[in-house]
Amino acid sequence: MDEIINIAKALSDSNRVRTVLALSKGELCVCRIIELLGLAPSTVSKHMSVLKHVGLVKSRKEEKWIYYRLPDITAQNAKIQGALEWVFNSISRDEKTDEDSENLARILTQSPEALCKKRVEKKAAANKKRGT
Amino acid sequence: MDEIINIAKALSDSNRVRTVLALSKGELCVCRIIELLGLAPSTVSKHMSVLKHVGLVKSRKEEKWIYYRLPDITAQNAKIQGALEWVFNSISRDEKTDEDSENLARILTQSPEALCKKRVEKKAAANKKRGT
DNA sequence: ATTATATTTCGACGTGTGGCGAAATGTAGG
DNA sequence: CCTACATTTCGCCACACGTCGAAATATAAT
Repeated sequence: MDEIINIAKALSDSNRVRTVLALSKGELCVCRIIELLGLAPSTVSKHMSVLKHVGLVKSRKEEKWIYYRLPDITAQNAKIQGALEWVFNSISRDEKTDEDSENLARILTQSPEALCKKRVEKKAAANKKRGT
Repeated sequence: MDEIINIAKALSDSNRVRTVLALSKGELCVCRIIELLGLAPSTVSKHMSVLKHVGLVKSRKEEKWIYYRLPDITAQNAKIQGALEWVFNSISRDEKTDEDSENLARILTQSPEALCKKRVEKKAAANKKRGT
């Protein structure tokens, strides 16, 4: 009973659902998720931590980057699979999902290096402006 | 997208899930739900309001009492049906669900009148004791 | 070794949510 | 009409949660 409630809790935030939806098309480096959601890295990290704790995503580390993906189908994670199926079957396309799809396509054309660099520069520019 | 998130939000509270589970066995008067959950009437009312707003339950008024039930299956509420199926298929029996089943059986042997009366008396006794 | 960079953890802040009691609302019976 | 009673609404409190920036951690490069 607690497990299903924790899964529901994890799925009751739009940024996390958007992430799960994005991951349904393949694994993603954190910096791509940051770019997709437009949130602070620390915020995205916390969201991923929530998703990972309930088992809705898995992660793998490769060099400097950490990649998140949906879990493989096994006999052990039937509840997770059921939840993901529910989401994918129930979600209806709307402006937000369409926009995410487009953005994701654009983001996938850029390398993680380029994305991270761009983000740091943007942040630096914003800080400079703020200091004026 | 918002709809599914609101449904997930509604299902991310154990008292609401317990209520949905109880309603899967038939409609219930509010006073029975109050007795099952062991919460204040105002709290239960708020929970039912949340469930009703997203369409997970319907209500009907008969004389003094209000009865809640799960919605009928129609073409319009596919998302709701999907969510309910997910819950019923994914939930696993544990101490809490077993206890609820037993309590519900016991509660159903008593009339709404008796239940409400008992609750009022209990509350009065508690207040008296507190005043000592 | 030191620096740069990707991600996470920590600490703080505002907002949302579950809980209660008291008051309001609606309905049945004297 | 007035009282009794079932339920809801309102106001409040404690606490959980999403968000950020800063500091910590881990890995690659110089």
